[in-house]
Parts: sequence; structure tokens; C-alpha cells
Amino acid sequence: MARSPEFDRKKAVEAAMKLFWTRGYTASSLPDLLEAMGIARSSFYASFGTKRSLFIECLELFGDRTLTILEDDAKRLTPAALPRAFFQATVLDVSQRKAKQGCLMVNTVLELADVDAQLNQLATKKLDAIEKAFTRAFQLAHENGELHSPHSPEELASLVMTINLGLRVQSRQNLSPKKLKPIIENSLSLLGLAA
Amino acid sequence: MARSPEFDRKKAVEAAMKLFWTRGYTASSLPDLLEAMGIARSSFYASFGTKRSLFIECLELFGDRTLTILEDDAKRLTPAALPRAFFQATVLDVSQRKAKQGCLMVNTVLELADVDAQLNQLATKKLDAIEKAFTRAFQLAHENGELHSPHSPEELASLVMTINLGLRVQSRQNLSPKKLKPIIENSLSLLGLAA
DNA sequence: GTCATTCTGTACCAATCGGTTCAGTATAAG
DNA sequence: CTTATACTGAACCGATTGGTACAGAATGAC
Repeated sequence: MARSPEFDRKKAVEAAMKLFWTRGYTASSLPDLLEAMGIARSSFYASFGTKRSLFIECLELFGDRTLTILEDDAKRLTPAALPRAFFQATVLDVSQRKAKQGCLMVNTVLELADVDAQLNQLATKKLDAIEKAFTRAFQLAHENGELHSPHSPEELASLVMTINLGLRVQSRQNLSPKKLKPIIENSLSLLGLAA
Repeated sequence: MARSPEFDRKKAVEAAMKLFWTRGYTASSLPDLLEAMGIARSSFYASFGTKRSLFIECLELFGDRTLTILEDDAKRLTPAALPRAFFQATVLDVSQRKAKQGCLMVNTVLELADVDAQLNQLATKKLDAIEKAFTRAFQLAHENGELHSPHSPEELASLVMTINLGLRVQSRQNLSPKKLKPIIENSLSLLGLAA
């Protein structure tokens, strides 16, 4: 006895995430969000609560999605091939289809570090989860004698993460995939993980 | 026949820079700036124009100061010792005296990449100047046969820069100097520039 | 003293911010 | 049809935004 399901909530969140991703949290105004999501103001507050809670939802989605990419790759690939695949998927592919996006979590940390402790903490937690996933993969390889490096699995993961963050800053700049690609390759060769 | 010089302009800019540095551009409101600078609203607009033009002044100051640190080090040290000294001065020392500052230029790029093209371009230009300074130092060392690396001076500078950006993201997070220090050392060992 | 100048402080501006409220419309189940 | 629900659209809220205007106090040169 009602009007059937709601509108397409997932697509709306997706559109909001994309806007937050390119414009940042503060610069994404309510009218901007409503237009991007294609819903009315009242529906927004009925379905998502506040702008802040929607942002948290987007941050979770983005973080989980990124982690999934990494973990799926970890099943298919050797640990040594993992960083390249991850950089390819999360830096190069993104940069190709639209410049100046970078990474929502890194963007959030840099924008809100001293402004919103909770959001900063959430973004940091998601980034830590990625580093931990790298650590696990390297540890596994180390136990199987597949990894030959002067660094421990933890150190290696930490180094990959530092480079990863650097790459995501550069992908948020105007750097084209043409310039990003050799940086990635040189970084991998530095890590002893080049082809 | 007037009230003698103005108030201490340099100190006011300094205070503004510090606020922009920790809070970012948007989150630094006019009242916040006025309190930090210790001047009245009217004096602000008489001396600095708009908030935006003051920010540009701060960005220039910060960028030039960072570049000066690097160029002064380049005069005293060997190119191989340059990255450590630079990381020490701009990442560790800053992080020790107050956490979550990072680097004003990196913060700006991440906050305003798709919001303010001009400010983004200015910050990027300053970052490029730093990379170019590294390139020059490595080129000089290469010509003198002092540099032994499988990578060209340009590639090496590019790698240092990627790691540099990554470190600055981490120093904007909650990472303590205790955690930053080994990351720096491992990065340097990776680059073949360790002690 | 006069006079020019540099400040401060306050009042004010239009615009925008995130968020609330509500009347009205569209849609489906019964 | 009636009725319950899902939505839109616009009006409205107080607070805050960056920026302007101006009266008056403080200060120094003459």
C-alpha cells in the first residue's frame, strides 16, 4: 500500500562520492550534491541524514572498494607483482579517465587534518588497512621464500605506502599518466620489484 | 607628518601563514585570521587586500623559504646527503614542534585541486622548483663523478620528490617523528643514499 | 598647538552555508 | 475508489561567510 521502493540510493551515493572526490568535502555544497545526485533537498535529509554522515558513507565505500581491489589482486598475483597492479588500478586508471581526483582518503586527510578529527581518523584508518594488506602479502611471500629483499615485510609495506601516498598527491596535480608511468616504474625498480 | 611606520607586517604574515598551514585555506575564516595576526578587520583589508591575496603571499613565502633551506643545504653538503638533510629540516623538525601541519603547498594542492586553478598552479610551481633544485644538485654530482646510481639525475630527483610528497602526507597525519624517522631512513637506503 | 596618517572597533552588507518544515504531487497496494 | 508511502519544490531558519564603510582614537611631523 505504498509507492514501492525508494529511488536508486546506490547511484546517488556513487554520484556524491565522485563529487566529494574531485571537489573535497567543504567545497561540495548542498546544492552541488543535490544536483549531482539528482534528488530533492528533502529526500536528501530523509535518506542520508546530514552532509557529514553522507560523507562518512562515501569514505567507507571508497576505502572498502580500494581495499577490495588490493585483496583481489593479492589472490591472483605474486606479492612482488602486487604494487604495480595496485598503482595501475588506483593511480593510472583513475588519472586516465579524469585528472585531478587523486584519492578520497588522502584528500580528506590533507583537507581536514586539523579541522575534523573524526573524519581524519576514519580516512587514516582506511589507509592503514591498505598498508596492513600489503604487509600480510609480503609476510606470506617471505614465509614461502618468494621474497628476496634486504627489508622486512613491514618495512617493505611501509615503503610501498609512502610511495603510494606520493603518487596519489601527484595524480591530484596535473600530472598526466605519461609522466606518472615512469615514476611508478622507477619506484618499483627501486623497491626491487620491477619486471 | 604621520603616525610613523605601519604595524609589524612580517609578523602578521607569519601568523597567517601558520594558521593557513594548520587549518587550510577555506577553514581559516576572517575572524580566525584577524585574531591570529592581532590586527583589526579594517587594517587587514588596507594592508593585505583580500583573504585570497594574503594566502598567495603566504604560499610564496612558504615556498621560497622551503627552497632556501634546500639550496643552502646544497652549498654545504654533498648531493648524496641532501635528501636526508631536507627531510630532516622540513618533515622531522616540523613534525616535532607541532603535529598535523605537513606542507602548505601539498595541503593546498590536495584541498583546492579542482576548486581554484590559480592557487593550485602556484603551489605546483613551487613544488616543481624544489624538484628542479634536486635535479641540479644530482646533475652536478653526476658530472663530477660523485654520484653512483643506476638512475639518471632527473629520475633520481623525481623519485626523491615522490617520496618527499609521501612523507609530507604522513606528517600531516598523526604519524610521530618516531615512526617517520625509520621511514625516512629506509627510503634513503632504497635510494642508495643511506649513511 | 595643527594636520596628516594609521590604526581600532563596530555596524553593516549581500550571499551562502547546512538544515528544517510543510504543502502538494506521484505512485503503488488494497 | 481509498489509503499509505515516496517523492518534489519552495519557503524559511539562524549562523557564518568575505568584504565594505565610517566614526573616532592614537600617533607622529611640523
